[in-house]
Amino acid sequence: MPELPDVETFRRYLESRALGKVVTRAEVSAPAMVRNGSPRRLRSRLGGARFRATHRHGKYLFLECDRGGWLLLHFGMTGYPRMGRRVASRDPARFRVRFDDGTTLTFHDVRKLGTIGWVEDVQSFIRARRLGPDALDMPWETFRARLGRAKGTVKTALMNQRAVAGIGNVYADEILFRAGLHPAAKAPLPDSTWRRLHRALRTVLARAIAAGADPSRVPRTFLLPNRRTHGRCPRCGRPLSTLRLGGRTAYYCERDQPPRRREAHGGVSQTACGTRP
DNA sequence: ACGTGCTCCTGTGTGC
DNA sequence: TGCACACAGGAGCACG
Repeated sequence: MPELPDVETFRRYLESRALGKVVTRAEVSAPAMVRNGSPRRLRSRLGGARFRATHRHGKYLFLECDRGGWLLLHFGMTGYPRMGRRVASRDPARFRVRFDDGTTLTFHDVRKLGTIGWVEDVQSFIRARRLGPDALDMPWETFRARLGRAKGTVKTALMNQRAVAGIGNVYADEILFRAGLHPAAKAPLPDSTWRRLHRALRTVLARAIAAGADPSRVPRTFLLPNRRTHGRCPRCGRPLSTLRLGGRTAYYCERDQPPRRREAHGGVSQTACGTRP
């Protein structure tokens, strides 16, 4: 589920492997995934061009062409890029860029929830989509300005791409876990709590990126590898609880993330931290 | 203006 | 054991 750390990992991967080579051909196998522009436009703009830079904003990845304009990649739920001579993947290719040195950039996405596109200007795209500032290395002042007046649950606020870009379901849970805050906690929150969330956000994103967003490589204190049925809290070892919030499943530890106020949130699952202290 | 729920899509894992 | 179906969830949208 590509969120900011995953997409940043993709960016670094392509930055080191896809720049400077001449594109001989671009092939679109899933035309429905092209949302910005058209397959035809992608082919014509990419043919003969070279990628000269990468950029990421939130969960969006951009590759700049030396003739101007940017290839836009969004990975949805199951998307990922691969560079290689042979296309060795069990997942079907949805989009492919062939280079003059025989290598290929392939966009895999089983569920086709990702998107491919062409943008003339990255900042215009961000403005048009009304995306908030990127969550990575976000200063406290920006964080407070964007979220300080949020309403509703904190988790929803963190996941709102128009407030802060890059956080999805998995890392919202991770941040809340690190901050020791219940996912159904309701804004407004005291500044001290937003501070805690901000620090957690910075630490979580930095460490996830350092681990290449690989669940098997993130710190042991992370919730990420434990978010599954019968998963346990890495801190206290109790079974994790789940909660349905805005159609998404929140994983959390009832002991380490107590609700700060008594609030009427429904549907705490029975897999809850069962054993007592 | 905000929250909720549906839609897209398909493989996996749960539960009867 | 086998099959059906809920679930996974990013984003955009309609609706209340």
